Amino acid sequence: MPAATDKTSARRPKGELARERLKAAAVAVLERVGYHQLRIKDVTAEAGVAAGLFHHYYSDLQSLVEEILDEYIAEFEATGHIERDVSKGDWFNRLRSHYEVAVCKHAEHPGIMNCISQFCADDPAFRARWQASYNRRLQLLADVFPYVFPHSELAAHEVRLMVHALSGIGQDVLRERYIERNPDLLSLQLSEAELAEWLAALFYRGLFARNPPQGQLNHARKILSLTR
Amino acid sequence: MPAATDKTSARRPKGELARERLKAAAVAVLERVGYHQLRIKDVTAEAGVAAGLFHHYYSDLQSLVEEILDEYIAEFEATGHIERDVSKGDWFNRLRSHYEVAVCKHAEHPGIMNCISQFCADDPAFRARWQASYNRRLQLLADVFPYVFPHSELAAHEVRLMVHALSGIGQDVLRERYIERNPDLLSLQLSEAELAEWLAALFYRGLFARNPPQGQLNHARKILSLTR
DNA sequence: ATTGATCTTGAATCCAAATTCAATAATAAT
DNA sequence: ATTATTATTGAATTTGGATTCAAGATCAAT
Repeated sequence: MPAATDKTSARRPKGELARERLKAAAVAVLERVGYHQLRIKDVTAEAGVAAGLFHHYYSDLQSLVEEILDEYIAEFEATGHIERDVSKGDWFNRLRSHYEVAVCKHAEHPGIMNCISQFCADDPAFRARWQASYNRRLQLLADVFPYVFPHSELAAHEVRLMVHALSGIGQDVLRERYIERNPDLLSLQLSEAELAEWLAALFYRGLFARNPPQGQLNHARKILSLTR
Repeated sequence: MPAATDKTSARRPKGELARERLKAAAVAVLERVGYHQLRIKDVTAEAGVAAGLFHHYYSDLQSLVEEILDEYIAEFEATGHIERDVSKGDWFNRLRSHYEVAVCKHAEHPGIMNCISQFCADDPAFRARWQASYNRRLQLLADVFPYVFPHSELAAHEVRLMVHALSGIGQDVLRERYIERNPDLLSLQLSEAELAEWLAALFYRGLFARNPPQGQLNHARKILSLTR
């Protein structure tokens, strides 16, 4: 009897393969029709197997999607360590590298990024994990706050509010551009690096109340003209 | 024969009343269990009527929810004209008043604000309307950009990108605090006015690359200590 | 080459929820 | 008071899809 959620439900190479094919098929269908339209029979059809096989490997759609998203998040976190390239006090490039990851993820897998937020709404446990992952990244910035602003009068939770609020910069833009494909945002033909730089520059201004160092701007130099 | 989507399906005061009661019931259930868990029988039960009556007034749940959200958005837009209180060049208070509306809406009706974003995912036509409403508000700021920054070198679509990106400030915070009730953000006991001021101050910094005028800060004065 | 396990199929079944509808009650019009 | 219209009920039906399962195919082991 198959305890379908259990990974060991595939006990042979062939089984493992089928499992993977189901997963890949689900990703494909996900990108095509979105999470809310995802149906088991679509996944099995895409994978070229009988409908019944699904339940041999997964108990339900949720557990399959959960597995997909968890793997994606893990990959996301690994990429997150691009920060290591950045020299210690170089805040602008640190922000930029974070945004580069975010932009790339949206560009590569808009369907999955969208799925993450939709799945969060249905599965509190997953939501907690995703949020924890997000918080870990925010905390990287919150932790160094005292060094960045020696004269800061903010309490720890005020720092978190601030970082959290600023982190919203660009979230909606990324969703609109890559997920919803809003023509308004597609019209300006920015490369991913350019977009990341714009967003990093805005974050920098919000964080430091000044412009980023001119020398580090490659694409968004125009933003320096916004002062009075 | 009832063309149920048609508003005239209620042809007597009593009918109109029942319609309204269904709508109110749906809002209540929505706030309680969320859009994805919303069921017709829950709505009718909440309204204290038979299940079948639902289809006398609405063709399906979507059209009921759509009606609720459209009305809410209309109300939202009306409130948006708080701007009129603000004197011409007073950018900080203009931002603040926008944030006050946003914060209040989230505080009053977290379930509906959440529903809006979920409904957008399922109904492209509604999504277009919501986005148009959102864009109208963004455009208020984009339109005055040339006056705010006479030396701006940005093209119109770059201005829109910038305004759009900055408008993300706080969106996630509002969702986390009022919709998800994230303890991390509930722990700091900010009033709605205080939160709005913090967010406005951050937006102001991103927009102008400087701090808001000290005299206009009532609650978030600490933010001035963040400079180097 | 026989055995027992795993893999695969697809039709049959189940299920939750939407939807219909015939019957009854309330209301307005004359 | 009669009639026509609208409002309301709730049991019966339909729907869309998940889930089960008996039966056959494949495979590894001995």
